[in-house]
Amino acid sequence: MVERPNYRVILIDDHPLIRAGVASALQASREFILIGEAGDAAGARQLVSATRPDLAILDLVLGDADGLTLLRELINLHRGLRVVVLTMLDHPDYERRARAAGALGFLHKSAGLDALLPELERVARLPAARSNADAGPASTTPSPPASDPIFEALTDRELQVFTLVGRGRSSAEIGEALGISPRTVDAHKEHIKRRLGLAHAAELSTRAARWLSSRHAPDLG
Amino acid sequence: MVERPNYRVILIDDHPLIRAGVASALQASREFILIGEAGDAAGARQLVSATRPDLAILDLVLGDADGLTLLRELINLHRGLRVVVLTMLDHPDYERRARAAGALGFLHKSAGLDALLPELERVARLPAARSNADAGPASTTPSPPASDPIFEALTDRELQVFTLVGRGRSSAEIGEALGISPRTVDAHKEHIKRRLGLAHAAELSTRAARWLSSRHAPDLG
DNA sequence: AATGTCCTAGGAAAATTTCCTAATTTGGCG
DNA sequence: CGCCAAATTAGGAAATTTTCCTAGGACATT
Repeated sequence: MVERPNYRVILIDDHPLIRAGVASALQASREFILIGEAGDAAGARQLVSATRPDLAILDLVLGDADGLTLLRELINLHRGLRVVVLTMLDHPDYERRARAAGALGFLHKSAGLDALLPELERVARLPAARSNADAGPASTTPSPPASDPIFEALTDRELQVFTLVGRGRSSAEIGEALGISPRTVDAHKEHIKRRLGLAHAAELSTRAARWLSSRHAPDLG
Repeated sequence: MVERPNYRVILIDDHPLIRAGVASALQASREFILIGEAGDAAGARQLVSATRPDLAILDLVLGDADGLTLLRELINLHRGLRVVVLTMLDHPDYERRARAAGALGFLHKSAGLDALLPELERVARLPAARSNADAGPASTTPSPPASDPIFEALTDRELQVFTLVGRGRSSAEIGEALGISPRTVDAHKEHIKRRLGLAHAAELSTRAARWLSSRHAPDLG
């Protein structure tokens, strides 16, 4: 009998029903062991730190936080973690962005259980040629998640723009308010989106709005 | 040993993973038997006609069709069908709409498996005094006052769009998620803006996001 | 001095928004 | 049963925004 590696897998999704579905699929396999689940970003970080799993199945849409940002964070937290992204939305851009952010696998929720195990196997068997380990970032201290990542990530001007975006102002209005060209506001928006790993303007708006209301009600993550 | 009724249950959801999750929960119970699944509106209608089940677990967002309409259809197709609505779009006011459309139970996907069986049991054990045929819903709706002006102001479809906008989805993504043209999504957005008196798209996004987080805040913790 | 980051902003192409119109469908009503 | 109102769908067309690229000047660090 061939000794199988028994990969240790964690599952990050804010929908318990999805988690149950994936769990049932994993139970059918002897190769993968589900060693933990998380339903939000904080839980995911904790889980990764605590268990250092081989594989993570990550829902990009956590509601709680931006999945792409979390993806980068988790890989940063535990080099060697291989992430398979699971998402509701089928847009190719998402796959591209997820891969750019470090995901090695990609699954659509409507793809069903049949696709899950093969994709996990594929990712698990990828050669460990990810030179991330030796190429540099070992020197950079794995940035401990700041109390407010957004606040930390943005420059002063970007934060001003971000705030006004969160209040529903258009670029024209923001430009007028700050005394700069609306095109410059657009440039700031682009930079913010890159820093936060957001896909498009709609995401920026809602992210900014949510961040603002979280300032007023600190209970929200 | 108490003889349990063994309720026959069907499951209507377009996400196989969700179906697997619910199925695994039902298997843990001896009281409910999953006798069929459907992933779209047509399949649901067929399934109800063919099996005449006791209970249906129905995802409100099928993409394929409007869940509330399907809900009414199914009940019309098989009086005696008791529907428990399961939805991704989780805010309590959806419950009122679903109940008005004839649903007897309501579950958020984020609520988890623990809530599923109790809710099914509750609905299954409701007295069969649903004299919808004769007594009608006049008795059931005294007058729950409008707790949310936004909710009251928008139509079912508009509310779906509004919710997805609040989650930062672009028109293209929303169109894909709901199975309609992005241009139709734009049309819905226009209507929403008129109804709510919003100036431009940026305002719509942030308003939707804030509305969502205000709904969300209590149960997020 | 060289380098890097920030703030600024235009050109150009792509995408979205906005405002129209309009075809269906559905529910209610006389 | 026919009619109306509302809802849902979506295309045309023009305006606007977004996105990506490039780039110059300011300022701090090395």
